[in-house]
Amino acid sequence: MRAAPTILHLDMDAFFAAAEQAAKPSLRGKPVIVGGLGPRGVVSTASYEARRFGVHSAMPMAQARRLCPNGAYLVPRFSLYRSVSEQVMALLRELSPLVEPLSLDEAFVDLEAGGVAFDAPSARAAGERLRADIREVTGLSGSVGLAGSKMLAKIASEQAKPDGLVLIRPGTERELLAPMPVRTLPGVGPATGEHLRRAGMTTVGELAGAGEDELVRLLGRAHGVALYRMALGLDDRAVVAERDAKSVSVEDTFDVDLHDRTRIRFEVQRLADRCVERLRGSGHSGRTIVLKVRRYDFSTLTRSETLRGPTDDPAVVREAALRLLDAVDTTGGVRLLGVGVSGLADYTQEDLFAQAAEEGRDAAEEPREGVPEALGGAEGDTPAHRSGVVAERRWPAGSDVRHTEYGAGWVQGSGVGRVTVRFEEPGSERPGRVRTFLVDDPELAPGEPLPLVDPERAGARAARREAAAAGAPARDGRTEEAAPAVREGADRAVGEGSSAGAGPGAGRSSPEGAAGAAQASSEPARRPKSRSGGGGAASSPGSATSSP
DNA sequence: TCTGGGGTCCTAGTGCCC
DNA sequence: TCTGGGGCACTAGGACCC
Repeated sequence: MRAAPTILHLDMDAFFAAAEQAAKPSLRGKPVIVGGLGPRGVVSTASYEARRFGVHSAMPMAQARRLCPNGAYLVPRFSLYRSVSEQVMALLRELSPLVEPLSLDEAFVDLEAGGVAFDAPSARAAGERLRADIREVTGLSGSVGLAGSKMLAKIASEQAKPDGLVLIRPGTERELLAPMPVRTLPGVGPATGEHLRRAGMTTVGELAGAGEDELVRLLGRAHGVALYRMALGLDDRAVVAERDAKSVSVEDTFDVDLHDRTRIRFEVQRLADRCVERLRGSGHSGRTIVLKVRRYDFSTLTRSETLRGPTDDPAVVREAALRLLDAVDTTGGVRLLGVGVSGLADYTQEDLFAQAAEEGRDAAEEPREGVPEALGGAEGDTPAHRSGVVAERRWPAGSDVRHTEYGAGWVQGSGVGRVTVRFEEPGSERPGRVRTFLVDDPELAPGEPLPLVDPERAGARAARREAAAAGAPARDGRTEEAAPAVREGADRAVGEGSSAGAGPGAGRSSPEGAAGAAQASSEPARRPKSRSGGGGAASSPGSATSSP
């Protein structure tokens, strides 16, 4: 806990949806929902316009469509989000070397370590400047929380949403936290919240009043102690720039439950291969293989096996995963399968050979079991990402395309052999024109995401920075335009806002991390993405629609 | 047409070794 | 020789986060 509010938490506002709105002028001001579009998809991020209809993250997509039938429904485009995220993280690193990314859209920054803030006014100035820079470079808005600890900075940024800045002055935290619901504290989810409610505790103040012993009795040692400290506003966790991954995993939910054992075995092997691909991409090998099975009734079980040494051999992981599967009863059907590797070690060739020899097999060359007939056939339960099974080209809603005559655009919807494209770019002044093509139109090809902001603008900013660094205006937030939505007198006002966060979208606070978070952390950005079989890009059945 | 995907951390039970 | 306890590794599941 610091004497000055020099820990900053940045949370981009409705990140995925906002990026889509920036990229697609026709969607600005309209409800946009990003997530899985299959029958079992859920919402990753909803724009603030969509939240007014009650749509929020983690909601089943079918429910979202009922609540907001006229929204634009798009699949996530992680390559775009990653590139915007890199721009934002670069701005954060201009403030301090101590930047701790939590996901694509969220990070902590230690302003003191960067020498840009030492008290409340300088921290506020840095936060305001950051928000202005983010808007200039990416065209998007982010909310900033400033406090003397990570926990409080995060709570502050939550209060600041959307598009604001809140600073919590050290010394006021207990009073501030007391009236807040227990769910405000990190680590208190639905289960713990309910547990506490049954024990008569609904506010943070009541937690603090209950005492450490009582919380330990209710929640166990680690959780109880941690929660009690948080209720008092105590949090000594440092901002950590580098974190080692502990596990790598992949999983698939199937559109229709799988029953055929041969098919299930095939999918497990496929997942094992994908997992190893990710594992190698991160430069690791691992010792414990984990199989995850979610059954037809949503019950989930995991089985794991620890090898004698770490491996990144796909054949070894496949074999282990299949052994684990042998011990699982799948009668009744399986809706999800997953394969993971934990107990990670830095990759070494020796590990690979040692393990392969141990298993006494011709490791990597061993072929997988044959593709069952059911694949793409009778059961029709193709996971969203699979490609190559169906010959027809797929055009996921929201994806970028390029037409030889009309230029860049994005897929508005597709079905019955046709794809509808809106031709517009991030800089377009008005919504672009819509045209429909046959799905196999040779003039239409997948495109790359375009920058949300004219690169020249970002370049101009860099030049200004350099000029400033050369001696001109000092790093003083007041020299730059203050962000319009900065909460006036927020230092004081936060405590009054015990009901803050309520509103049409009151759901999970920062929904937009979703799959992207993990994807980014386990897949190095610099690694070439190309891989045979085209199994990488997320896509969804072409039946997806959007109606901006 | 209810409930994704990729993670982390914690707890509890069990078996083994000393 | 038997027993108990501590420490550790492993396994499985749950809660939580983004």
